[in-house]
Amino acid sequence: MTNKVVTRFAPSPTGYLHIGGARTALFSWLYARGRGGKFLLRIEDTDRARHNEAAVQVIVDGLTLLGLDWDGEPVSQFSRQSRHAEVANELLAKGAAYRCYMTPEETNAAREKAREEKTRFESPWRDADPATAPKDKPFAIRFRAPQTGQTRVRDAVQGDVTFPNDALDDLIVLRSANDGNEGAPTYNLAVVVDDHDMGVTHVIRGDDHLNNAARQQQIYEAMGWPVPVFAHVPLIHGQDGAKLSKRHGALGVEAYRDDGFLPDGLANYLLRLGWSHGDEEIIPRERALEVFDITGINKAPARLDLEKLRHVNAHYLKTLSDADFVARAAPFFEAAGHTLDDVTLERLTRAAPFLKSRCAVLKEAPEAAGFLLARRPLPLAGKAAKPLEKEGARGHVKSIADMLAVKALWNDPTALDAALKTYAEDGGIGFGEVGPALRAALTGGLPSPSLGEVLYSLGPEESLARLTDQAPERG
RNA sequence: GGGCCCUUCGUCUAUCGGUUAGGACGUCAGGUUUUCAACCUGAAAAGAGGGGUUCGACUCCCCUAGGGCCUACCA
Repeated sequence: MTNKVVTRFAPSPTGYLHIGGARTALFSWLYARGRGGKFLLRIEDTDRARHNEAAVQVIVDGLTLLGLDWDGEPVSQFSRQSRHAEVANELLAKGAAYRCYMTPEETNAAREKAREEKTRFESPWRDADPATAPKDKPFAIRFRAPQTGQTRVRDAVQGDVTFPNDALDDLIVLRSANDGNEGAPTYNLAVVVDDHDMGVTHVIRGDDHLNNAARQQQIYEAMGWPVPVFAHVPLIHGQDGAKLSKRHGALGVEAYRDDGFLPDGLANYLLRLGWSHGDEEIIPRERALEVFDITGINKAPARLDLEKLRHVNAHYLKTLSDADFVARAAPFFEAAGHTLDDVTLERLTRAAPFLKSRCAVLKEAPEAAGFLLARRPLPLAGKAAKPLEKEGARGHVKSIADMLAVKALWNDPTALDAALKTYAEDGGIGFGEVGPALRAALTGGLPSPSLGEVLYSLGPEESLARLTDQAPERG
C-alpha cells in the first residue's frame, strides 16, 4: 500500500467543457501525473436529467483535445446509486442520519421561518421518537449534522477555513418519493462516497465548492473515512471581473480549438492563469509536469485575457514542424473555401516558416497565405500596381524572369535573394528600383515574406508565370 | 438576510517586514526593413481606502468599500 496521489476531474455534463473546468482538470492531471499518480474521470450525473451520453462524450473530447488522459473508464455517478443508498443507510444505522417525513411545503415554511428568526433550519424528525414515524409516508434521509461548534476545512489553497456549524443545516442525503428521483443520492453524499471508493487523495476543484467541503467533511467523519486533501481553486472571470459567462464569449474548449488555438498553447495559458512559478511564462507540458504544485495556486480569481492567450499560442505555433503546421492548418483552409491539392500543399509547406511567424492562431493561416493562394493573373489595382508603373520596372521584371529561368537555385530562398541582389548590383541600381516591382508582380501586394522566400514558396513555374504576366508588352 | 472567500501596473503575476516594487501580455516610442508581420531596444503603467502593530510595512492585525461563491430532495 503506497501513498500514491489520486486526483479526479468530476464535471457535471452540461454540453461543453467549460474553460474553467478545463483548467481545474489540467491542475488535477498535472498534480497526479507529475507525481506518478492516477487521474480519474467521473461524471456528476446523480440527477437523472443530467445523465446524458452525448454530454459525456463532449467532456471526453474536450479533455482529449487538451492532451489530458485518465486512468480507466469514466465513472458515471448515476450508475453508483445503489452504493450511495447503501452508505446513506449505513449513516442511518449509525445514527448519523435520520428519516425525515417533511413535505416540500413544510420544508419551505420551516426554512423561511428559520431565516426570519436567524436560526438554523431544523427538521422536527431529527429528534422525534422513531415509534411516531408514519408508516406509509415518503421520507428522505437527512444527515444529522452537528448543531454547535465549528467545522474546520484544511484547504491547500485557501488555508484553514472554519465554518460555524449553525450555518450548516441537516442536508438531505437520499431523496424521497416527493422528488421524482426516489432513492437517488444528492450531490454532497455522492461525491463523498465516490471520492472515497475511488481512493481520491486530493480533491482539486473550483472554489464554488468550498462551502460544500465543510458538509462533505462532516460526512467523511461520520463514516470514519479519511478526509482527502482539499484544494479549492478560484473560478475564472471575464474581462469585466464578473464570473465567466456566455456574454464574455466562448465558454467551451471546443470553441477555442475551432478558432485555431493549439492544445499546448491553451494548456500553457490556462496553467499560468492563477498559478505561477516565478517569472516563467512559457511552460511546456514536460516542464509543467516537473514544476506544478498546488502551492503556486493563487486565491484570487483571474480574468481571461484573449490577447495573452493569442501570444502564448503564437509561441507554440512556431515550435511546430512545417509539415505538422500545415497538417493542422489544413482544416482551416478547407473551411475558408480553399481546396488543397498537392501543389498547394507543397507551396504551403515551403511557406510554413513565414506563416508560422505571422499567425497567432491557425484560423489566420489562410489569410496569411493569401499571396500563395491568389490565382493568376493577379489582380493589381491602385496602390498595388504602382511599383510596376515606374519607368523601367516591367523591364527589370522581365530581365529577372529570364535570369531566374536559367538559374538552378530554386531550392534555396537565400540563394534566390542573393541572385536578386546581384542583379541590382550588376545593373548598378538600388534594390529599391526592382524589389517593390517584383513584389507587386509576385504577390499582388499581399503580405508576404522576403522575395527569396516568395519565389521559393511559389516554385519556379508559378513564379515565372506571375513575373511574365507583368512583363512589358512586346509590340 | 446569513456563512465563507478574494483585493499589487489595463490584464496575468513576483515579492514569503527592509527592493529604484521585478517579469509577461497589451499600449506608446525608436531600430531593422523591398510589403505586412515577426524580431530587437526603450518608455509609460500598480500595492482599494482608513486605522493600528513595528525602528521599518505590499507583506501581520482590525474596520470600511468593492467583487465572488454558497445558502435546493441542482451539481
